[in-house]
Amino acid sequence: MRFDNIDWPEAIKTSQTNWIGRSEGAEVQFSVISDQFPVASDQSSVTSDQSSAMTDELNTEQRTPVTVFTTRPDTLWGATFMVFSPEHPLVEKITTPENKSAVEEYKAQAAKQTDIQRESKDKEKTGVFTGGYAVNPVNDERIPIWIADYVLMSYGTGAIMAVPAHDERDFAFARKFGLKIIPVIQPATHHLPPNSPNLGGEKEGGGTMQSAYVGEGEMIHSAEFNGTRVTAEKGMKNPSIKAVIEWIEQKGIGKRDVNYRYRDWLISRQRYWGAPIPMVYCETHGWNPVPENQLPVLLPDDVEWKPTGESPLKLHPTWKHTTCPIGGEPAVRETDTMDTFMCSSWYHLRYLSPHEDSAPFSDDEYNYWMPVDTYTGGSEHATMHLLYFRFFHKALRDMGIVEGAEPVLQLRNQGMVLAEDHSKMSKSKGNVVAPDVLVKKYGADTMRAYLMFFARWQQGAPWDPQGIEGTARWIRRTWTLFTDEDASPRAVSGLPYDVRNLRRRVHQTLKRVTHDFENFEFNTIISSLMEMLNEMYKARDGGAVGTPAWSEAQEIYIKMLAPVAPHIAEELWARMGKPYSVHQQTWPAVDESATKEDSIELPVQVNGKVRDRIIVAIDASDEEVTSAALASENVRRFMEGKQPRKVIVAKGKLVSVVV
RNA sequence: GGGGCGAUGGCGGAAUCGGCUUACGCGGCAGUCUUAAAAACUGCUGGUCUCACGACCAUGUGGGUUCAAGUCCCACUCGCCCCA
Repeated sequence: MRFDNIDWPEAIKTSQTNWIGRSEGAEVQFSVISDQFPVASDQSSVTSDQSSAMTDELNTEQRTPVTVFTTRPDTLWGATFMVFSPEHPLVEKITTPENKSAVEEYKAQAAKQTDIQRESKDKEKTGVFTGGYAVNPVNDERIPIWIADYVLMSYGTGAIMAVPAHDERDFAFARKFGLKIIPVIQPATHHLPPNSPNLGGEKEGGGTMQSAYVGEGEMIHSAEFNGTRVTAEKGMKNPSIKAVIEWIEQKGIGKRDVNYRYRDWLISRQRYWGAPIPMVYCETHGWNPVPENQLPVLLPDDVEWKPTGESPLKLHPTWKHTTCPIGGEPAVRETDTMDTFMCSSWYHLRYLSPHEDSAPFSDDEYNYWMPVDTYTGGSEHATMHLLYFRFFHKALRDMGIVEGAEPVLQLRNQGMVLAEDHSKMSKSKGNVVAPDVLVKKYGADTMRAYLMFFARWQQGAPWDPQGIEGTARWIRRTWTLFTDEDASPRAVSGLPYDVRNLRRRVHQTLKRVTHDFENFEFNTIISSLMEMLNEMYKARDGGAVGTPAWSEAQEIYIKMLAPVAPHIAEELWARMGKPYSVHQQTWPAVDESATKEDSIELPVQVNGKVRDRIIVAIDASDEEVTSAALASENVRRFMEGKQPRKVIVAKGKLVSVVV
């Protein structure tokens, strides 16, 4: 899983990476001792391509090879038993007569559970001994073979070597059934934290362990590898793993391997909604694709939904009946349809040119639009849709149909608006808030603005039906200011209003709003606009109407409002006598010099507590700030006559006096 | 089971680089206007103690680093979402 040059949330990258489940390690050939049961021919072998290492000349026992995948070949000397999945084909062969009934019973029980239940960490470990033994290829030790449901046929080879000293699950299993534990990795230092296992003892030191040791250290009890450094890294980057893999490859008992967690994607569905699968079946010629000139196969639009459990397509009286494309005999169509993920994997391409009927999309449109700049959606699509979507793109690229490594450059996930009781809105629960009712009462602009304002977009929140009043009030106040300005300028209070304050606020707001749009922080955009509107009211009452700064403020405000409340922004824009449309204007530029403050209020701390605030010029030197701080009466009071040991001036932030 | 997100006033949230906790809004309280109400407008609104000035305490819990922690580190608790 690579995410080069794309800006996607870390959470999605992690999900996809884990979903693929790439693990680096080795395949190692163990052998099952088969002198106690009649050796069948090579059908009993899970792997058929390794026979070289299987014949031990010093031993006349019959041996059957069995391959295991391990991410920790460096712990091979600590493998004290093997565990097979209950479904493993060799289980029947190795089970001794006296263990037969227990094994059969266990297999039946395991079959009733799902893989998820079986892998659960919290679950009590279960398993039974088969009576059979295997040989560990690195030291020729005979080790017992158990079956347990925590080993799945669908992962790796369905058989594992168990290293109880260094794997939590194997440890729990060994403790429960009294199996041998041999530590083969020891922490490099003997300064062990109080609760860590004691690995310093002799060969049977595992007896004192309280849990598996999965940390760094050095190899022990591992013949020529003793002393090899074990790091926390995975795969070939770990010196101990690298050394052992090279050795087993040389000895011919295993090889480097990468394992993935495979998951099938069954694309057919027994339902109506989905793209038809264009296949036809006839008695004589079997399954055949619908010829290209008969595509697309269209769904009938007169199906009936009945509670029969059958697909409506299957029940349709005529749709499925057709003729065989090969011989013209009566034939039937496939009545399953495709999973809708099939269509959502490439819909962005079709949307480029929906009327193009000679190709999936037009190259000109592709070159203009693709890749998609920004894609927003819910994080629930992290592993399915968004993986299929990328996979389709890469497959199409390899087929020469599209270009570029990725379909989408930037991905952002929105949160979910929950019901008032914090539960998920659902039609069946009847707790859905219908937007059209609110749109009717407050208007679409207010509704849209409130959705932006009432919660963090990336996070979502429970719906608050009361809060919309505040947004409605703000929209009304905006309307009033822009339409009433000449009618009633308020009395000027005392000092004349300095329009520099207005310009400062305008450009500070613009800077922030620009930043927030780019970062999907919509709630603070509304807050900033509310604050700016309040400043505009103040400026109006102070007599700023008619100045260039006032016109600038109006224009910038409406441009910022346009994406938030598009209808009202357009209307006010038109009333200002500006050319249609506000939505086609360029985004205004920040005047940095206008954003600067002249003076600034700094809190002064004494021993970490704020004791006073001082006002200093924005460009005051540290010395000036320090003397102003120390001159403060409150500050002196809390210094209790002591000399300052240290004065820290965090420029533009605060002053901290330590006594 | 796996993955992720989060916890800040009565509520939603703000705090951009470790620097004034609580911006903005809701709700509440008081007032202006009104016969009255609504709307609009103005002011107040974290907690405890205090007549007051003010002091102390507060960002889920417990530790740590720092002149300074909502923010960084360690260990927990709780809640939610997604996948299976």
